Amino acid sequence: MTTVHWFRKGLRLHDNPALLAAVKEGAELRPVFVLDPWFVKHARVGINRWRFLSQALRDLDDSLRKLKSRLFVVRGSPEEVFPALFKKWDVQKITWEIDTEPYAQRRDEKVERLARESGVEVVCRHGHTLYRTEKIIEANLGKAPLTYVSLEKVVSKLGHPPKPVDTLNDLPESCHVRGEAATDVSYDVPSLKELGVEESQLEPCLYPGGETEALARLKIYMERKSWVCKFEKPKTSPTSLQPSTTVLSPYLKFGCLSPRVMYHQLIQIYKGSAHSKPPVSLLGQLLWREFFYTVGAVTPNFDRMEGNTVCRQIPWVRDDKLMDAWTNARTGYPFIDAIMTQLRKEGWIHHLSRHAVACFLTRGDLWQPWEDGMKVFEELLLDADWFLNAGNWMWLSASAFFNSYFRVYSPIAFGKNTDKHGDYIRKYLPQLAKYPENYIYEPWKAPLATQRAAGCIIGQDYPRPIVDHSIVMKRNLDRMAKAYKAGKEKKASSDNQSSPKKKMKK
DNA sequence: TCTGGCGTTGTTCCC
DNA sequence: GGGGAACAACGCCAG
Repeated sequence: MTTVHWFRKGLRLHDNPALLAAVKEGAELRPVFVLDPWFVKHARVGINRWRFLSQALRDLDDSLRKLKSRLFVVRGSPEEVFPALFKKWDVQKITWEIDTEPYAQRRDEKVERLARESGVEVVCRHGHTLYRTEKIIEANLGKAPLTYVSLEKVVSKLGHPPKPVDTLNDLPESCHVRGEAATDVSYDVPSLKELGVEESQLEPCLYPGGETEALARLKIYMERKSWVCKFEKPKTSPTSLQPSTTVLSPYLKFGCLSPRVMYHQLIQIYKGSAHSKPPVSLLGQLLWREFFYTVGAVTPNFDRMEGNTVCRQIPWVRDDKLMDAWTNARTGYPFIDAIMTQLRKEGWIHHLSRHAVACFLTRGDLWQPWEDGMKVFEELLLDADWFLNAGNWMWLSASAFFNSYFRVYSPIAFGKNTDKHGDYIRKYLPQLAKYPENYIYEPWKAPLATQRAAGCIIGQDYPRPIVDHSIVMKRNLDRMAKAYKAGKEKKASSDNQSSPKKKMKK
């Protein structure tokens, strides 16, 4: 008799309630990760995130082997894999951490049904967010909080989230993996090649995946107590050559780090000291995560404009050329192109950099649908998280949550706030490195002699700007005003229809 | 039921 | 260079 713990997110041994539930009765434990070859081929996962995942799996496998267990990476789709495993391993029980993403919900429903059909008990535990999403919705009278303020209020009613559970530090002998299974290489962690990653295309690894790395990184930052207490997100710099924030997001995304562990460490550090507060504090960042997880869970079509009940309908105009230029760092705006280069190379960019390029792609300059930008982020970001990615793209495109659409980031001025000399641009766009400070953000304005002296002719060695920011920004403000007005009128007419009383009054 | 205040992170111009 | 206004503004919530 065996118990399977199915790892998906939650790639950790600390604060993992579902994993603890798997070892409770002392049956042999089979920790499983399912690698679907179809997914490997078709998913929007770039090489950096595949590398991160493979490192996280290897770390998990190493940790499990120290406990006389191992990770079984099983190839196939979950629906095919599990019925076979249930039989082959004489499985009695399967446990997993709840995943609220719509695709995961559908997947888990199917596996749960298959498990029932095989007489296998299914045990699900919560652990990916601070609170159980449904508890927040319940406390907010059945609705998702649509503003950060309302989320904060609901959460304060609930009190602190539960304390982390014990780390799986040792396994009773009965749980050890025995026999041939312990050394069966067909279940080994996949190589990069198996994940379709051409190693020669990889840049040096700045953020290695895995729980060990996550906890080490958390420790380093939590030891900087005064920095933690002073942390205010909007005051951190997007142009810093070393990250000015913690870069714990990829670890939270994969569940290499438990948000509750981070939360309770922050509470301890804050105790007795003056400290920054949500929404700008580090704790506030965890609450933002919670916010998008909560709204996203009860909003249909959260990752699309159409049929999305919180998303304003805006008539974006798809243009492959503009989209392509943005995606491949060829907009001709060095600040934008530098950010997109950092994203592709390193898999992580500062939050405000995300603002700058997302605004530029959508309402600010290129008028492209936010969904298209979201898909590029989904591929390239190590921390690409379904709820946060969709939520933030709606925010930045002023489609939901945020409506001051006239606050447009300038692709020229914004970077100068924290980087007058343009060191950030010089790092990521070395072809522009020799430009003088007064032209680095607008190289097309440099006289030809200056361009020659810098060894980079605009229109030849670096593109001309694809749009004129000052012109398209004004046109887009006008388009936004029209879209807002149309939305308002549509809402008014549907309100009248749904509530005749109001109509009579008017 | 109405009203006024406010919201994580803009820019430019003017004094 | 610091501060304030203009740009034009939705939806929630306390009072």
